[in-house]
Parts: sequence; C-alpha cells; structure tokens
Amino acid sequence: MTKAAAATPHDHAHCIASALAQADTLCEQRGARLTKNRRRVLELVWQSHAPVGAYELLERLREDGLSAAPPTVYRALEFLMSQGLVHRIETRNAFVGCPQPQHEHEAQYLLCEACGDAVEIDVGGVRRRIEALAAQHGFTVTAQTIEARGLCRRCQPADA
Amino acid sequence: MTKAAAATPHDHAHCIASALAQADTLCEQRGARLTKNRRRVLELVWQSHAPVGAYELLERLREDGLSAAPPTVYRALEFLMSQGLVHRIETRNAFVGCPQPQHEHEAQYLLCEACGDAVEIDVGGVRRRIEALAAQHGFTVTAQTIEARGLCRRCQPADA
DNA sequence: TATGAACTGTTATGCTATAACAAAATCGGC
DNA sequence: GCCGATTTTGTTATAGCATAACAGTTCATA
Repeated sequence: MTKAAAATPHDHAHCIASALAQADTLCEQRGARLTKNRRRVLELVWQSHAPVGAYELLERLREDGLSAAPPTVYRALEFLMSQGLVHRIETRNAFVGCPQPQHEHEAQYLLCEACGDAVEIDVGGVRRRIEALAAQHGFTVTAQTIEARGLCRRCQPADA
Repeated sequence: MTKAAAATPHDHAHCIASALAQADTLCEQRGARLTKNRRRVLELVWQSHAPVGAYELLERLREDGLSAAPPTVYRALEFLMSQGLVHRIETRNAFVGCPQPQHEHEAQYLLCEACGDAVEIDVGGVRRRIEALAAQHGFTVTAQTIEARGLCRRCQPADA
C-alpha cells in the first residue's frame, strides 16, 4: 500500500518505514543524495500525518543531540520538496510527507481542524477545470495551491 | 461595473472610488463601523490589484504622519476581512481588495508571477467538486483555499 | 453626562524564513 | 590515494510576518 491513511486508524510505524524506504529507492534511482540530515528530517516529518512546523523539526533535531540552526532544517526541507518527498501546507506554514512521491504531482489537501491531520487527495479534474477557467481570463497557470479545511472522519461531531 | 479588471488596462482610480463607496454602503447597511483607520487601510489595499503585505501598509500609514504599529494594521485588516472587503492571499502572506463584497463568498485567485496582480475568479463547480471528493474521505469541508500561480494576459511571453 | 462597549495606542515578544560566508564532506578524474 | 570542483553543512545575523497584553480613548445610547 502506498496511500496515506491519515484520519483512519492504521499502523503508523509502517507509514514511516514505507516512506523512508521509498525515499531511499527514489533518491538512489535519481542520483539524489538523501544524506543523514535529510533522511532524519524526513523521518521526523513522518512522525504523524499532521503537518509539522520547521521550528518544531528543529527542536526534535536538537533532541538528537545535533547542533542545528534554522537553515539546517529549511535546507533539508527544500531538498525533500524538490524530490517530491514532502509538501508544504501554505495555510499552516508547515510540512507534511507525501505518500506518493514516485510521480511528480501537485498535492491537494484536506486539513482537519480538530486533529490537525492532512489527507492528500487527487482532485483530478479540478486542476484542469481551474486551468480552463484561467484560460478564459487569458491566464496561463503553472502551479496551484488547493487546501480545504474541515473535519475528518474521526473528528465528526457525535450526532452525525 | 463591479468586477475587478486586474491584468487589463483600466481606470484604476475608478476601482478605488468604487470599492470605497461600496464599503461605505455595506458597512452602513450592516451597522459596522468603517472608521478612519479602517477606511484608510482599505484605500491603501486598493492602490493596486497586487496583494499588499501588512508591513507595507504600515509604512504607508506612517507616511500619512500617523503613529502606527503592526496591530493597527492587522486589526484593520481583520475587520475588513470580516466584512468581506479584503481577502488574504495565503501563498503570499498578503492582502487584496475584494471586488464583490456584497455577497459573502470564498475567493479563488489567479496570481501573476510577473506583475504580481491577483485576479479573483469564481470557479463555482470546483468548490462543490472538492466537497464531494472530501465527502468520499468522510471529510466535511468548511473552508477552501484555492490559489493558482502563472502569467496573466498582459504578461504572456511575446511569442504567444 | 454617565456608562459600557468598541476601537486604538503602545510595548514587547514569538514565530517563520533567509542572507552571507566559512568549513567540511563528497565525487570524479587522474 | 590525491586533488580540484561541487555539494552539503555549520554558524551568525537579520529580515519578515503576526499577535499577546494592557492602558487609554472614543463612541453610542440611555
């Protein structure tokens, strides 16, 4: 399985292991250097399905006993994003692991306001629809940010 | 006319005047207090169709000779957003005037990476499509952020 | 004109992100 | 294995974005 299972009970240790294994393979294939730091940051990002802030990652790194400053984290994140291993959640200034890094894609997210989890979805036609609408305005689209906030399955009010 | 004409030659003085007049009317109707500060900030936001940062607004306020600190601006923006007169552009940490404040709505934007202009669009079906997809994941959506980046009509490469 | 509510001023601070330069590790060719 | 070029990391400093907390003022209305 490669799909994230956020907002659903699951074996999260498996998520982490699988994400790291995929990262190893992909970077190997691409000749990209998944260094110790970068791999560690990726592992930390994957501690949960909720996006993590850069400074929180920094704290965790320091708990490892490493000397680390903000650029350490931001550079690792920059690399991970360039490899599609991590996505940035704009509305939260935070970062989350990508469950499907094999093929480059723009992520679209459902963000739970209760538990904080992020679920990556593929809205497919939506991207194209927006492009078409943009074209009507003479606009050429190169990138899209689509983030929806609300309540995930587990966080629905009891009377649902 | 109430539609913004960003990315298109137009009489911008009219945009500003019209936006302010609309704001006056709406606040009047709603019993909301469009104070001097708030009105001035709205006017500054409308100086162009490109989203403006809060600290840039702050500088402009100070040029007026006013004593002003960050909260002055952020509080005005908070009010203006609560009235739907201004929208926040998440991917830029900046703010832009809403050309259609009469009816509450979520804005969706095309952001030009060359000239910086923001064009508000109504993607209609897209919102519903995302809601439907979210529902498939057991997710209830309460708010959406949709921002597309690219090149506006005027900023297309010459060979187009 | 007294009173409570709303708005503004002011100071301080916290969070997010990057610039700039030095040092170290790594890779490829010899 | 060694060397030069390239990439990555360390370190310090600073820029940019946002809000907490509390005091003072203005406003609407009784």
